[in-house]
Amino acid sequence: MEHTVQFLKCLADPSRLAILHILAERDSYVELIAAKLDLTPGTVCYHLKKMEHAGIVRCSRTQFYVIYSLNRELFDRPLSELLFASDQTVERENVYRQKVLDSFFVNGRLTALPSQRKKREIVLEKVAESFAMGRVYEEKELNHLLLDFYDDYCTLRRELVGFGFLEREQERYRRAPKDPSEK
Amino acid sequence: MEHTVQFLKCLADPSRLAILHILAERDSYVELIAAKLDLTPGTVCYHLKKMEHAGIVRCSRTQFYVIYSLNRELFDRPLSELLFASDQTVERENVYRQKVLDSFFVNGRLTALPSQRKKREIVLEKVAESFAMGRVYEEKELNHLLLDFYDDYCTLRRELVGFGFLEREQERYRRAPKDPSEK
DNA sequence: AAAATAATTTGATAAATATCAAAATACTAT
DNA sequence: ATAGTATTTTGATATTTATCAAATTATTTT
Repeated sequence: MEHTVQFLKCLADPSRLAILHILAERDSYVELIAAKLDLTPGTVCYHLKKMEHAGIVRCSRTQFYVIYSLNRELFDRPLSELLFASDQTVERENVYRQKVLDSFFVNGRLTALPSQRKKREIVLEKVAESFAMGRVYEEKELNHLLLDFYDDYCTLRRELVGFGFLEREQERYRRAPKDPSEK
Repeated sequence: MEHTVQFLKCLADPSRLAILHILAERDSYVELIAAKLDLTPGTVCYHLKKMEHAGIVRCSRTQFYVIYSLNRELFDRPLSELLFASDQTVERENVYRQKVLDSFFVNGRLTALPSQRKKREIVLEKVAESFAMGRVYEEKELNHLLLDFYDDYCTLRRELVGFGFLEREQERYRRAPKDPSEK
């Protein structure tokens, strides 16, 4: 139950709610959020770390920036499940996710592509997070970057598009927005 | 948004969560809850009032006791609705409920039985709340009590049973438990 | 390697609030 | 009415925490 309280405390703050609203629109990073809300980067960071700790947001680095994003599955659950089913479900999923990542990534490189759909999705999402949100990647550049993760970059690219993590237009790629309305 | 924060702050406290767990099991009253949680009645009252204010619980008096109960519909909603649909839905429902009650009760007495099903349910629930939870009522006593609300106590009694607020066994009646598993 | 930039951490402070004991209210039963 | 019982309010206190400015750390680019 302690975990549930921590989770709820995270939500029960005007600044953090505002941050979540921003992240619900699109992934973002500390300084940008700080500017939008007229808060110090330090303060925003404090909030984000707190929420990351509670499993509400995740982050991944791209270029200079640490891109934060919502853990969207969380928000589809009914309140009763979060309050009374006491952590278990949520917690178990986070643990599972980490286990999958640990077993397929070694030093940031993929050892194989999971065949189970659920596992594959988790792994692909992780790879996708390494790409910047607004940016457009030429196919050549993309291939090069994917090669850092996995030798068979063609399969990897195809799957990323197939699972909806990347969008393709002619020879150019970009990260797909995680649109909540399309869930 | 201010209302959302208040609502979440209500949930984000160990003592209040514990109270909600108790109320999820069955309706209860201040002293009993205080005993179970090893808190002062004053403290428990403070929490309950706070939650009542936020629309999380409701209360009604019976005999010595003020019986508190969960506002169960609230907990079926997905978190996203509570956070991002920003109060509107919840708030609007509370306002609506109050409006219905105001228009059909005058000095605690029913002026008429609403014909709209939704309104009727709200009104009947309110009447049902005036009966104690564990107690058994003989038909005669029940009729007498219903007469305080409405002249046509027969219809009222029939509807209370029909909507599932009262349970009948031979000539005896009791309040039906609000079982969440039967929702 | 050095310079640039963003993120995080730290130390301090002011505001919010959970809790209790005790007093005040509200209601019931005799 | 009076006594009995439960609830609510009040005043005080200790804890928690959101926030900032400034210092530090982590990455990237040149």
